[in-house]
Amino acid sequence: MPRSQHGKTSTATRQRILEAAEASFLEHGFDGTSLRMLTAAAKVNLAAVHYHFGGKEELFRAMLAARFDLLNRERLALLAECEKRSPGRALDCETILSALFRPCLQLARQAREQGAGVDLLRLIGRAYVDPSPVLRRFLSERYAPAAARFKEAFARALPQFPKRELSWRLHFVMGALAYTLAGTDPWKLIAAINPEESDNDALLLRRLAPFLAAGLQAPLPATEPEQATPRRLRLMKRQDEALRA
Amino acid sequence: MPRSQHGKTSTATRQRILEAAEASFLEHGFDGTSLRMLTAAAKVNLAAVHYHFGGKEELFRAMLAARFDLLNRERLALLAECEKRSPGRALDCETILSALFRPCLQLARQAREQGAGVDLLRLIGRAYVDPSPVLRRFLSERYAPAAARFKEAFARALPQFPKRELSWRLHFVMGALAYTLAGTDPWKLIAAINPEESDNDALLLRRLAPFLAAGLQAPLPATEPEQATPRRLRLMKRQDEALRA
DNA sequence: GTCTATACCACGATAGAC
DNA sequence: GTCTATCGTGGTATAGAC
Repeated sequence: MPRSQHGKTSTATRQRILEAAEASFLEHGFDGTSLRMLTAAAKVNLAAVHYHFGGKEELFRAMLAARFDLLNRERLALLAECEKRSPGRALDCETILSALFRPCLQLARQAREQGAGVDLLRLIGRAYVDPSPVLRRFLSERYAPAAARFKEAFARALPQFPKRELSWRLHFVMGALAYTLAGTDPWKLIAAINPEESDNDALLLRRLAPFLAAGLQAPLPATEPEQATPRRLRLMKRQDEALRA
Repeated sequence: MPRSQHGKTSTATRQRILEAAEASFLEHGFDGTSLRMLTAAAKVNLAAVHYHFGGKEELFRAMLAARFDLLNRERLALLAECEKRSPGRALDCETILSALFRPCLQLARQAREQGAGVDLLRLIGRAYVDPSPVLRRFLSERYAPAAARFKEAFARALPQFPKRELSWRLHFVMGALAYTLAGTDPWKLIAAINPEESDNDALLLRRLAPFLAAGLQAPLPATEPEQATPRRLRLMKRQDEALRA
């Protein structure tokens, strides 16, 4: 199975395929993308995908790696930079969240200025929410180190929470972020609000950050949920059934 | 295009198709589901799907309607019940959130006790995050009234926020909820935590609710984001570029 | 090494036999 | 109400042109 070593010229085909893959993924997701449409849009032969990448799965992995490798490198660099500026002290949640968000904005703006055909911010969101096991496995495995690094930072910022509680809260954070970035309807709304300005996305993340920071710092529920399981839930169950009547 | 009026017997075929559709949708989503696999699992002929439902899209719409009609009816009933108990006063966020969450738990538990082959909670989550335009349009159109009803309740609970701010926060709430319910990895984790107990899902939503309630009530960012656009963002941009160096 | 043409099997959809 | 045959399109694989 030969791979491109591009002796001296013309990886143009490869590049056009990657760009078409981004555009098609943004609109239709992984399962919804057909290689025939994609290669027609890229004006390359159908088989070129298999020659350059090995197949649909590998194409999408390469496309995502090209964006997310850089994104997560920037995120980690920004986090390290923030930590270096306040040595000894733990960062606060807002700072860590902004290390998570701002590289997204930065790369998206950069891509836009370079005339990229796709909105990188929405692409990131789509990648996080796409249900295809292929992509989910790829992202969670390849970027597990970066995720662990941010988790440690949050653990220092919120030492009062047990690790498991923190895991869940981070999961909620990523969910809100991914869903927000991926949404198609909200971006139409936001465009209506601010049709001229191209920095709507910055406004959106500036709304999301305080929401998530407050959620992260919310006190634990009165009764420790991990302990309260056995009989409180039976009670809730009866309450539910009573409400139905 | 004939439809089943089931003169006297055997809507068993229709029912088996619906059950297989739930199972397959849970595992592979809409685009990832093939009717051939689905009909093989349901032990019915391929063409039976088109006879009983009219096609793949209509099958999935029917499957979702069967679950979500009931779910949203319960949600609205619970919300009305809560409002009746505290007449005049606005509900607090936790109460409204629980009107949103508890019917999910209740129906999922009920389905489990009736021996349903699928975890209804995860099914709900998958439906909320599935990227297929067919399903997204169906859900957003069919359940727009219920969404508006809850939005009104939140608006009364949080009168200090402008309507637009509230729209975004509700979007964040639904994002975190959908992503959490849909996740496959977290459910494996939770099963490891509490392998015997079948009420793990209740624990999860009891963690999510305070997170979201705190986020909903978070104060607005110091500088009004809608006004601060013009030159603050140019500053941010320079900061970003400086950080990259 | 780069790209094309073409054949292969599985997919959703549909018409018509039983 | 159920099934078979068939059509256009999906991803994949490979032989061979340049």
